[in-house]
Amino acid sequence: MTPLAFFKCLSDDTRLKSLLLIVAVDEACVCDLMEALELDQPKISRHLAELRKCGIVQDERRGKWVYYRIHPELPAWARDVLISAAEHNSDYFKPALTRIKPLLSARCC
Amino acid sequence: MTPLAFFKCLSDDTRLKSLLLIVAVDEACVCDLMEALELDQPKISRHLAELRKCGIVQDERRGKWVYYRIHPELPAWARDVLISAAEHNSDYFKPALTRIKPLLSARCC
DNA sequence: TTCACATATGTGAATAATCGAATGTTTTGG
DNA sequence: CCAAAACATTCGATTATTCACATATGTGAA
Repeated sequence: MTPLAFFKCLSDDTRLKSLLLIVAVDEACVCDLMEALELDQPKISRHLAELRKCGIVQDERRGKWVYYRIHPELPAWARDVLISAAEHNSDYFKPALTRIKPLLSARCC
Repeated sequence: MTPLAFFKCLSDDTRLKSLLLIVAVDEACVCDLMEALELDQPKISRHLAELRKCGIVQDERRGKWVYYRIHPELPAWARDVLISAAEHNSDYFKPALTRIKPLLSARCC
């Protein structure tokens, strides 16, 4: 993965917020992200597909749901960028994080 | 500076390579980058202007030349992203780095 | 002041990224 | 098997970025 391809993936609001949320909560399914970001399903899905194709996230189907997490083989420097961005920009995705947390506790979509 | 704006600046080949070069050599003028990246002057200049407007680089005119460096007030997390990206992706901008180094030793444009 | 050099910017055309709406796929439950 | 839920993908239209070319600005030397 070139650094250019990596940063291009981070240069869209939906993708960046999705990634920071996933970093913050470890894993999330499409419906979690839909509610957190208040966006429709195809939009979330399309952007996650891009992140998947780039190798930034990994998907795992469990029943009807597909869970996304940071790809375990993502280069360490890139993973660190995501973690650091999440740590130092909580304002940017705090509202979304607030909306996603109750969903994870209840673990129902 | 929002993380989105920051990453958008890194999502173009010319801007990203310019930044990584500047990180590697501390400061560079437009003509250094022109030769290193083998691009025409307006293209370099325009992308540097964008980086300047975002607060990622600082410009300093010295005589006829304008030198660019990483902005001293760039948030630490963002600076670290640049440094880390440069450290772990030398292949990406090595050819450009090879071309820029002799220019800096001779310090003539 | 005039010229040459270094850099910056304005403008419309070309290119790329994103979107909305519709449709396709996979899985579970009945 | 059928229907519904969750997710993925296709496609044309819109919007955002980038480009090439021309021109403008700033500087030092003559």
